[in-house]
Parts: sequence; C-alpha cells; structure tokens
Amino acid sequence: MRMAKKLTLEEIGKLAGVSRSTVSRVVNGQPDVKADVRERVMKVVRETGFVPNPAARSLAAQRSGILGLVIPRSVATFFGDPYFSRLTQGISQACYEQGYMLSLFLFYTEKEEELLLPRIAQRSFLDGVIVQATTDADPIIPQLQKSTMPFLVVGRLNEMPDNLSFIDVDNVSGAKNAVEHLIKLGHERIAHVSGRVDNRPAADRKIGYEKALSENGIPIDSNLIVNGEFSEEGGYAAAQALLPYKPDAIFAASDTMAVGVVRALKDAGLLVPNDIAVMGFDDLIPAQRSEPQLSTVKQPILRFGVSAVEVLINIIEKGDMPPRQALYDTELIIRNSCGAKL
Amino acid sequence: MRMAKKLTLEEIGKLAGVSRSTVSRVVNGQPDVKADVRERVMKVVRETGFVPNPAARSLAAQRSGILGLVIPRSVATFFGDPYFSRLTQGISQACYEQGYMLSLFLFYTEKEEELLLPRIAQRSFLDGVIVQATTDADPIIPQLQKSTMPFLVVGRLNEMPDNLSFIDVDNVSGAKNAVEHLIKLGHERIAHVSGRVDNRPAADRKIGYEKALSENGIPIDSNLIVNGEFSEEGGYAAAQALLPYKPDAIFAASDTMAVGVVRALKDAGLLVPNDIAVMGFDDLIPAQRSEPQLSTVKQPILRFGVSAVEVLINIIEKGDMPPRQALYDTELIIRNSCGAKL
DNA sequence: CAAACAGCTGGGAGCGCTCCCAGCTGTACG
DNA sequence: CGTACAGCTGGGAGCGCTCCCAGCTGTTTG
Repeated sequence: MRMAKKLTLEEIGKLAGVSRSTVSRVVNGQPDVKADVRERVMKVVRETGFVPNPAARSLAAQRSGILGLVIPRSVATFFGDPYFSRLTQGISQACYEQGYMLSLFLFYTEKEEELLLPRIAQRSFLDGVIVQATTDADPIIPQLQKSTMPFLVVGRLNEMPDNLSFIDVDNVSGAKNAVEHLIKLGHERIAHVSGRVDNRPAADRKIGYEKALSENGIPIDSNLIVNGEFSEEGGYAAAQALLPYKPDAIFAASDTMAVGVVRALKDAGLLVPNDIAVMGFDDLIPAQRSEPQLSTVKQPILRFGVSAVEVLINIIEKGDMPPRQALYDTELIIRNSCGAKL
Repeated sequence: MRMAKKLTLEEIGKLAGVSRSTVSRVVNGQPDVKADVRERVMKVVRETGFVPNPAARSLAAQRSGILGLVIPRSVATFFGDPYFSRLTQGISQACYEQGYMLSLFLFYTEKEEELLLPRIAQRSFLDGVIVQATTDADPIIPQLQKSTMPFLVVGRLNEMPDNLSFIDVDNVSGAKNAVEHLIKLGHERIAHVSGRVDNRPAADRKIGYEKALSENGIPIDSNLIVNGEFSEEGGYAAAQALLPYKPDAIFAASDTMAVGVVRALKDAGLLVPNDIAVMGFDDLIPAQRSEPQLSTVKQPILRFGVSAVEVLINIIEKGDMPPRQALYDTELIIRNSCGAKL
C-alpha cells in the first residue's frame, strides 16, 4: 500500500494535469470549465476520494458551512420529548440536503452557556444559528442580537420582539380547528383542559379554543376550563373536576392529558365518544394506541424543522433581510374519540 | 459606534504591545510568558471579547476541536428514546468541558449516509467520532476502520470485532444483580420477560438472568422465559403467558415491559409485591411513578456519555492506542415492586 | 484584416492561525 | 570578565483553500 501524498487541490490538479484553480472550480460546481476538463478532474476526484479541507475552505471563504442548533438550559430538560427529537431530525436532514453540517449545543449548566455563547455568536465558527425558544428570558437571544450572526428562533418566546425572525406552529388555529370540528359534530358544552399558562403553546391553544367558541356564538364558561398541567394525572384530575358541569366534549391541550381525561371518563362509567367526545393535541404514539384511538391535532414537526433550516439559510445567503416570521399549519387527525366516525 | 477592526491575534498583539506569537501563547495557556505580559494580553482579550478563529486554528494545527456523534439510520428511529437524549446530553456536556465542540449526525436516509460518511471519515473536519452501535451491520464501522479517524463505539454490535474500541453498560451483571436480589428475597420461580433476541442489550440481560439462576443452583425453566418485545402490551401479554407456570417473581428486561407486567398481574387479581415480585430495567420516569413504584436497574447513562468522550479524547491525544473496551456498572434501585421493603 | 471580446485557465495574494527557530535579555558560573 | 544557558519574545513559513486578475485561446465583428 503506497503512502498516499496528502490530497489537496494542488495534488489533484497535478494528477489531472490542470491547476489548483480549475480543480476548485470543478469541486465547487462553478461554470467556466470545459466539459472534457471537468470530466477528467471529476474522475481523479472520484478515484482518490478527495474531499476538500473544510478548515482551509472556511478560512479562505469566510464561511464554515456549519449551522448551530442551540437547546438552552431551560429547554434541555425536555430534550427527551419526542417533539425535540423529531425537530432535531428534521433540522439535521435539511442541513445535509443543503450542504451544511450541524453542530449541537445542548446546554445543561449555566457555566456551559457562559463559556460557549461567545463562541457561538462569533461569526467564524457558525454561519447561522437556530435557537429553540424557551419560556423565560434566556441570555442567548440578546447575545445573538448584539452580534452579526444570522439566527432564527424556533417556537416563540412569551415576549417576542418583532425584529426577530422566528418560525412556529400555529397553535391558535390548530386548536380552533379542533374545537370547530367538535362544534360541527353538534357539541355545545365543550370543555378545555389547558396546559400551564406560562407556556406559550398552552396559552395559544386556549386562545384558539375560546376563539372557536366565540365565533360560533357559544358563550365561554370558565367552569369548563381547567388546567391539566400537561400531565396524564393532571388530565385525569381535570376531567374529574369538569364532570359536575356536564360537558359533552373535552378538548385537551395535549395528548398526554387527553389520555388522562379518557381514563377518568371511563372510571366515571362514561363511554367515549358516545357519552362524551374527546380531542387531544400533538399526535403522539400513545394517542394512536389508546382505546378509543384519539382524535387530535398533528404538528408537522419534521417539515417544520426542514423549513427552519431553509429560512435560516435564506437569511444567511441573502444577507440582511427583514425579520421573517412564519406560522405553520397543523393538521386535524380524526380518529375515534371525537365521535365523527360513529 | 466605531467600526471595530476585525479581531485577530495580530490586532490583539498591537493593542497589548506584543507580537502575534505571544498572544497565541497566552490564549492557548502555554508557559514561557512573563506574568505581567500575560496579564496585559488577557486584559485586552477580555475587553475585546476576542475569540480565535477556529478555521484558521484548525488549518494551522491540523485539528478541528470538533467531535462527531453519529446516530446511524438504524438507530435514528429510537432517537426519541430517553436513553439517547440522556446519552447525547452527557456527551455534549463532556465535550464542552474538554474544550471540544460537538457535531451531530442524525441519519435518516441511506442517501444521507452515503453523502456524509466520506466527509466524516476525513480527518480534516472531525478529530474523532462516537458511533452509536446498531443491531445490523452498518456501513459506517468498516468505513471508519479504513480511515485513520479515531473513533469509539457506544454500546455493542452483535458481532463486535475485537480490534474496535467501545464502551458499554454491563447489561449482564446488571441483570444478574437484579435477579440475585430477587433470589436473596427468597424467590425461586423467577420468570423473565425478555426483549427481542436480536437486540444485544436484551440478549445480555437474558444471559445475566440465566447466570444468576445457575450460580444459585436454580434450574432454568424455559417456560418461565417469554419475549415481551420491549413494549408495554408485550409485557402485559408475556405476564399472562407466564401466570399458568406460577412464577413468584418476574424480572422484565425493561421498565416499559415491567409496567405492562404489573398491569397484567393487577388485572389477574394479584398483588405486587405481596403475591408476586417485579423488577424492571432502565429506571425510566414511568417506573418511578407507577403503583407500586418499580424496583429496577439503573444505567448511569449521563456518566456513561461523559466517559465515552473521555476515552475518545484519550485516543485522539495519545495517538495510536490499543483498542479500549470498557463496561460500566449499573446500579440496583430498590423501590416497592420487589418486596424488599415489605 | 485588425480589433474586440467571450471562454477558459493559471497563479498570486491572502484568510488567521500554529509551529519553529532565531535572537535578545539577564543571571550563574568558571 | 567572558561564556553558557535558561527564559522570554518576535517573525518567517506554511496549513489548503477562495478570490481575483492576468493572460492565452479562438471566434465574432467593423
């Protein structure tokens, strides 16, 4: 086995009988190279398995081809949530497709954040950053705003400055659609098991619920709105609290809570959906497996991650742009728990 | 606001009245700099917020300071599993602590793998790679073996060449400990709800179960071993299948299956742990919340991730080393379902 | 038939670091 | 008082690429 000389543009050029510059043009898919020359170079590249040195490329071109995905400390605890793994998957997939690499910043301690934020905000390592939104005021957003680093927030903060770019799922209309579906099915006393109010998606879903009722001339009854804490037990308790007020349908702000709701109803001797209809939100696996199968609102998380990358790359490559703010539509998944299929 | 000149070693040197080289020494914590000079340079670095350009550094030093974490296609589906999020967290944490960055490769399609593997194996982008082991023969391992890239497998393949470095949790001894604990409590007809046999951890846990029995003079009864498919329903069904053979304890190879087992026992009118003891494996959240709380085997996943990085960095920095293979101990978590606390 | 120009190719300069060696100090020692 | 040597500092060279401009073809046009 011969000791291969280190592969560089120069070396490939020598092998193909052209200059460094021409090889560079071929490798980067630039025009202005004669077809036969291009082919000859490509052949050498293929045979040698040459991959240009990314460090040299970064240094010379002043761009690294790496995007950062930042999961702040306040979110990292939920990283096990299928939502995040799915989102991360969408983001990574889109990165590769667009020729970028992905660097993950999963923060766990404050020290880590302090140590790494300056490096992240530094233009020289990353070309752009996607930040997962958090509930509280994270130091990362102002840090990034101070820098020239292109960045995008996924999901929304409670207080979102309007000069930020973000993309999110439209929780309001998702919830509204779900409730309107229940209304169409003839339900009138529709209860809502909400999430923690300091949580933006929870708040938005509640708004969507209220909007659907108002627009359909149904009065909002505060007795029919109970906080279920985003947990199954919370959903169970919430349903118990709701029963005295005789709802004919319950819209839960998450599938997890909806599962608790269904269990509570069963335990109270009620049939779902015959006696009472139930809808969830998220479309998690347990929702599909539960008995009855849960009707719910699906977030297109994977596509959402892909879009995030596309928007960010647009910002990077098109330079200074006005903040881009986009909301992605949800999808109503009709299964058995809402009674539409009776 | 003044238009700051781009910060470079040279520029910082000018501000501190020293040369590029001296600034480099200070920034890299090398000795051979007089204390007062060092302090003066540090002051400028702090005030300007200077961070050395990683691309230039990589190019000159021939190392990038980036580690890759590869989640092959065959594993990516399980990325939502708390196991992975925890592992990823441990790995990222350790990276930062050791001054490395982390790049994530979460594969989803074959095309992605083909496209990126050559770049991953290329020394110039990553200093080292951690690969999550998969059940089937992934192209990535041979690819990395062909290259000079230092890498480490986390978990084990079914067929693990002994010239590979890997680290894993010791599933055999974890399971053995759990079963021995049940034996000490006086149980004799101990059943096992196993996972899929093509799954290495599942196989190892079964081996540990059998070992514990053999070493304690208890015959292995194949009627007492049932595959629970790593799912709750599978656990439920497995327990039903076991009941005719009158086990006095059931060791499930995962908490998820254990939860199913407990539900089946309850539905059969049996009390846990009074009538029958149950142990799980993993120590997931549901295990802690179930009724009764599940005794289980905990994997120190976070520490495990940290160790993975340490071992890898050792390989990188110490150069050519013999393959390092390490097993990490599990921890027995005694709660209520095994009856030790009666 | 000369001039202009598009199409292609080569090489210089420079990106911001690290590494190495030369040189410059000051102290220890013969 | 000269020599040796450690302790510190500065600058050259070079990492492998991109960008840009110069130059060399061959074709088109006045």
